[in-house]
Amino acid sequence: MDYKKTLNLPVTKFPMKANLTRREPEQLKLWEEYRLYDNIRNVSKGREMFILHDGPPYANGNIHIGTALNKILKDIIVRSRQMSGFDAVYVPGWDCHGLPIEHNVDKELGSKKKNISQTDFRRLCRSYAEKYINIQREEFKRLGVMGEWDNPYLTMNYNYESIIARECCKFALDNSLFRSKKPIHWCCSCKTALAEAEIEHHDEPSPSIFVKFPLIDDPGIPALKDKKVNLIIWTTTPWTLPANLAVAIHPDFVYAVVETGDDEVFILAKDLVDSCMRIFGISDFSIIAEIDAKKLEHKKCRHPLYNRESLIILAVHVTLDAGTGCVHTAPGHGREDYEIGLLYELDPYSPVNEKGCFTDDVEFFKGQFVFKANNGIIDKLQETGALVAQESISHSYPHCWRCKKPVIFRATPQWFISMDKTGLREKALDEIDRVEWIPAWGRERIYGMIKNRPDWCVSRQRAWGVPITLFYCEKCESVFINHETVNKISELFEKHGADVWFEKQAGEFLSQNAVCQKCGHNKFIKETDILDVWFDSGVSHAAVLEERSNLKWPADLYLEGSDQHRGWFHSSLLTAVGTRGRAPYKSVLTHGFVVDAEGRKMSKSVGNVIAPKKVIDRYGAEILRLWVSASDYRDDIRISENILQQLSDSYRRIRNTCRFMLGNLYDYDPKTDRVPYESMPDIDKFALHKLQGLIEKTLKAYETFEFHVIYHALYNYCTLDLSAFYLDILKDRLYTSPPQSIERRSAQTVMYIILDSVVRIMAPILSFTAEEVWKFMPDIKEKESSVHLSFLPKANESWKNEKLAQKWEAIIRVRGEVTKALEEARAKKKIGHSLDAVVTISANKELYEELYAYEEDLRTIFIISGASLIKGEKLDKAYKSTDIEGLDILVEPASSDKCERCWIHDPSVGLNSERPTICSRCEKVLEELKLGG
RNA sequence: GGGCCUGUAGCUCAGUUCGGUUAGAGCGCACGCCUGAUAAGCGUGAGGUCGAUGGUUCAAUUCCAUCCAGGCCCA
Repeated sequence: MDYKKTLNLPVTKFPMKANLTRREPEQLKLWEEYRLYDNIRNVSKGREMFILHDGPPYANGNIHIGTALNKILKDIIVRSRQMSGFDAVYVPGWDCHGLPIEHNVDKELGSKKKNISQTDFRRLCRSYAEKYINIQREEFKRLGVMGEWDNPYLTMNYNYESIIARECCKFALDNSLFRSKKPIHWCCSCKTALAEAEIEHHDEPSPSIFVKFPLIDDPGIPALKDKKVNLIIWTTTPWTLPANLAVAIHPDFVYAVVETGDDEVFILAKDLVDSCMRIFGISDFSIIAEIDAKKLEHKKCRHPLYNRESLIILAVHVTLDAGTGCVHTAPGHGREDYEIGLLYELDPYSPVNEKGCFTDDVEFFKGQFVFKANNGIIDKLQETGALVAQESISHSYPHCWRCKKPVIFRATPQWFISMDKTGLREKALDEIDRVEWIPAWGRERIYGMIKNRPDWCVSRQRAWGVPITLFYCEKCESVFINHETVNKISELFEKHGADVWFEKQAGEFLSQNAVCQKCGHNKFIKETDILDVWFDSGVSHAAVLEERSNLKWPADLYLEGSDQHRGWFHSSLLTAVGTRGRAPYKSVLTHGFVVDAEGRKMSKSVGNVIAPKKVIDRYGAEILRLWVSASDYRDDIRISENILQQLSDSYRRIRNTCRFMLGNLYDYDPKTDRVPYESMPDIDKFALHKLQGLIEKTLKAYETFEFHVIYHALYNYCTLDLSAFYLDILKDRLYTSPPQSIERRSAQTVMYIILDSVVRIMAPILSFTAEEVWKFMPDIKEKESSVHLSFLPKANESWKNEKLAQKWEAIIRVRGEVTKALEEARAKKKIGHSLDAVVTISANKELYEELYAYEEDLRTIFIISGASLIKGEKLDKAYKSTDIEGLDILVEPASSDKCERCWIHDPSVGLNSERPTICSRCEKVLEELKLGG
């Protein structure tokens, strides 16, 4: 007879092979048809809200691995908060305006660009953004990210555009917004001001020149009488010399007066004399005096090219790293130059036009492109004898992020939001301390940035964006805006979008009797600059959180990469504090960047980029989700083929563990077969105790967003607690007992409870697989149609039993020693399978008493054919435990025959003449089965 | 150059808060068992001068300093 047929072996259609790349899209389709997201909303009505407000990715290009990381993290959080009992609405968004899209539309248009109207151009930008929104939306959905994909927020929606304009006007109405000339990064090729975020630094070859600035005033040193005294400056931007207004020296440095032959002397920082003279090729020199820098302040030099004075000023940004310690200062062409210029009341003089060419103001070089003018200027300096030395160097220089060309500093009229006029900086700093920053160092990071940042330049001279909806007086240039006009603009934008600003005349927005407050004039100029896109996304709290009835302000959480301390967290904070006095978020979570196996950043040029699509096509989105969960995202996180392969392996392990439990639940009905806790054997109670530990640990980790803790806990639970221990031991009971026996039903009850908990715990992370398992689980009345409609498990206090657990932990330790002893016997070819062995365990008194209570069960627990326990005797030839004192383990091959049914070697085998190959235990079961049917 | 952060086995993570016995886990690897979770399952074992160097200390992976490597942001 084939006794195998009398066993209860696992049966399941749940496939061992995940086939994620095929099955995931099918699952997504089912969820969509079933309208899962809407169903979740319906059942969550009235629950407390948890709002993670999405930072909008830019609507350009395909998503990259960093975007995937970000969106998956958000999804895990939203799903886990939802399953914790919140109503966790997720409204994804896109950032739609801005230079990159303009550039790409430009590129597509090519030469046709010249004949196109601004309105048509903006229309093309809009449809370009739409195209990529659709592409990215599909990519995000494919990752398993759940949200309001049918109704995302777009910064180019008419309603959104109208709110951008409204929020911008709020700054104007309280006088925070002002117009001022200030040097800003300027791209001569794009003809636009650039924000900090639009600048990249690359190495660039530059001329490096040393120039004499003859001192006009008497320095008051007798030795210098009748000498030609020159301050020597160093610059790598000769083209800024025409705009020179000052020479800066450090107040604490000592300056040397160096005689170089004939009647000429140089003044430069004492510490730099030797290195400079080497560059100048002057070997015959002597220091004839030293000057305290402070004595030179306010003295004047003559400009080396023009009949003009240049003031000597003191500045701490002067360094000894390079140059001469005397710094050429052009307040219209440099950030620090401008700042120090303010103190000395110097003009931000900037005689350069928008194309980067000198204006007519500039004698000798007018009309020349500044970078091309460098050589001419050097020649001219040579000609006038002002040039001391000339080299070429390569150094880090700012470049435009789009066209990659070097940029210049140029003073132009721009719109600024003042950081200090209305106390924005101070209020923002206060608010930072009311926000929870995760990790905590995020606070230091953004605090430092807000503390030190200059006024926010919000204007751009471009086409694709929301205009700064302000007017200024045709006559006196003072700003004109009032509530009535703001409302009118808002209404029009709401109806027609921001395009209407460019299509209508100024008068159409203003009332007939509008009059300049300052000069009484009644004609106004409409500003045509557009807003920095950081302002667009920065007001999402107003345009999304406040506008949608299913959201709330402030958000519970913002979650982005750590670059957003300067980006979106920053602009959101400023717009919210400036208009509402509060931060728009209660907490801010940041993640690191995705780097390669060596910890280096990904870049196309290095060729170490891993695209999410590649991972999905090869492994499935589930593996990418598992990767996100397995990594500690607070630091940079690595991805590589090796890492993905490893995750793939652990995924299979988790999957198979679920599959095994499903297979053993094929005939289990939780309604009728559930065994009460009190009737369970201790090992089952212990299994339930261990499960409570897992639940507590993972719930806490979800609470604190430490998903890698969940991954490790879940994975170790599956391999160690379940696969290698509980489930392995359970096999005998599950397979050989009568199907409806209490011992088998007890095991099934526990497995059902475990599987139910495990599947809920994994649902926020392994969303596809959890749903797949959920569908294969035995149905019960209360069971939701999707795991994502259910809740995370709750720890059951009454199943926690610390005392019992301690006993079992001791048994597990002994078990570890037994397996070592078995392995030793196996190596000596005494046994093969552990069931071939019988074991004698000799333990000291203490351990003996602990084990004694379970003497009958040791055989099962160790998965061997027999275990006998003796107290304190030394066993010859036994395995001596090194880890547990007084423990000897003697392994011997079982002498009895092996039961053909349960594979256990038992003396009862052969006693029954009808079934000579069967043990008495199985004999009983077979009898029972016969009676049953 | 400045601000913020990171560096524990081949990989993913623990541990270090308040310094103190042989620094843990799993994967991977090697070897073995099983063939009733089977393109599965079980077991044993080998892997770490805790980025480097100095300092404080009876004692440092843990505290301090410097350096090196890497990341983000800025210059």
